[in-house]
Amino acid sequence: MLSKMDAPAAHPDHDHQACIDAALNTARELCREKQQKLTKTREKVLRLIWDSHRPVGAYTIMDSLAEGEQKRIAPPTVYRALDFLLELGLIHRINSLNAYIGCQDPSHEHHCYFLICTSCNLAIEVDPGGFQGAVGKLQKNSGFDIRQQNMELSGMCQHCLETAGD
Amino acid sequence: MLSKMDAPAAHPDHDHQACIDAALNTARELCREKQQKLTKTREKVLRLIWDSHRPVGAYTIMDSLAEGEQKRIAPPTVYRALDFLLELGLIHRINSLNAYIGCQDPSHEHHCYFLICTSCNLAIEVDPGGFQGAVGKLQKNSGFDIRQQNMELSGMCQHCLETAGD
DNA sequence: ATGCTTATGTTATATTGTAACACGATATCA
DNA sequence: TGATATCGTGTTACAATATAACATAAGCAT
Ligand SMILES: [Zn+2]
Ligand SMILES: [Zn+2]
Ligand SMILES: [Zn+2]
Ligand SMILES: [Zn+2]
Repeated sequence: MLSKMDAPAAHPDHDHQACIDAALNTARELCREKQQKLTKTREKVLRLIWDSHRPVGAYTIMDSLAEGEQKRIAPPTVYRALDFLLELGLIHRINSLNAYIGCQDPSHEHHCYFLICTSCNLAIEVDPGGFQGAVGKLQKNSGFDIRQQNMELSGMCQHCLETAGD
Repeated sequence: MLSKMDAPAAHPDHDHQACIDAALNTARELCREKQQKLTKTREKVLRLIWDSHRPVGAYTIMDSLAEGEQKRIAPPTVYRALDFLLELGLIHRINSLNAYIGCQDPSHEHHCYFLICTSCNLAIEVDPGGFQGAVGKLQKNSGFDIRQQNMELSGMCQHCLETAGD
């Protein structure tokens, strides 16, 4: 979560190998807890998603899985892996991009709050905390029972703002 | 906006004809202002979208347009009308549903904040005001220049909660 | 009328996601 | 050990959503 850190989680020169390792460890632990299996396919998909901090589409994942292999894997296999990972909260779906991105912390209340750069596609998961007051009010005033929160804030990331003229 | 009203905008027995009339008037006025044309196709699409307070898919709109006509209209025509209406802020796209819904007030800062009932598909646009503090903080802390805000809160609407056992 | 611009028609295709059923691996139990 | 139950994957076909590219028509300006 951005708010807990000095620098954005996906700062251009952070130690991304650490992100990957942490994500894989979290996944293994969560699967043990929930008595689920992190199969070879599921792990490969999770690794590919964690290849960057940019949301990645299902068909891109398929293509990556095909590299260096004889047989292409078919869509259902990828979507099953994605569904599995979504179910466990290990990844999020970014609806505005039809794409998937790793979740740093599946243990939290599984909201989906992201900053998304329209220039470089960077997506940073942010702390939903600051929004819960407003959500609560809304729930009270509307009579809605809110079960899922999804917020996608698009714009330009700091890095792109600095490197672009605009 | 819900917060400005006594009852939710889409209360089961509100005067929906008034919603439609208001929407069409707003559209006509906005087109005049912006020197754009509300053509027959565009108006038909807007009317179909305002047929309810539930998001409606592009292909459903196509089907509705086809009713009672000889020729089916092809996808591009519908999508062009949708793009036009989106551009003017007369409708919103609900990304989690791949569907479109009318906007009550295109004049406002054109955020997209919705409560969506997973049971009856009702979608109610809500006032983004209460969220702007948190958004501002996020912007400051992250260095992001946030240009578009999209929030989709899913759950059960009051009506569905009352009529269902759950 | 002539051209200019904008909107629509038309055909084909891209992209994203599922249904349905077959096969194989692994676990459990007799 | 073999029956069998469960789960994950393979395979084929298809559904649903959206766009590219080019042709035609309608409105407007000279
Ligand atoms: Zn990283
Ligand atoms: Zn960027
Ligand atoms: Zn209404
Ligand atoms: Zn409902």
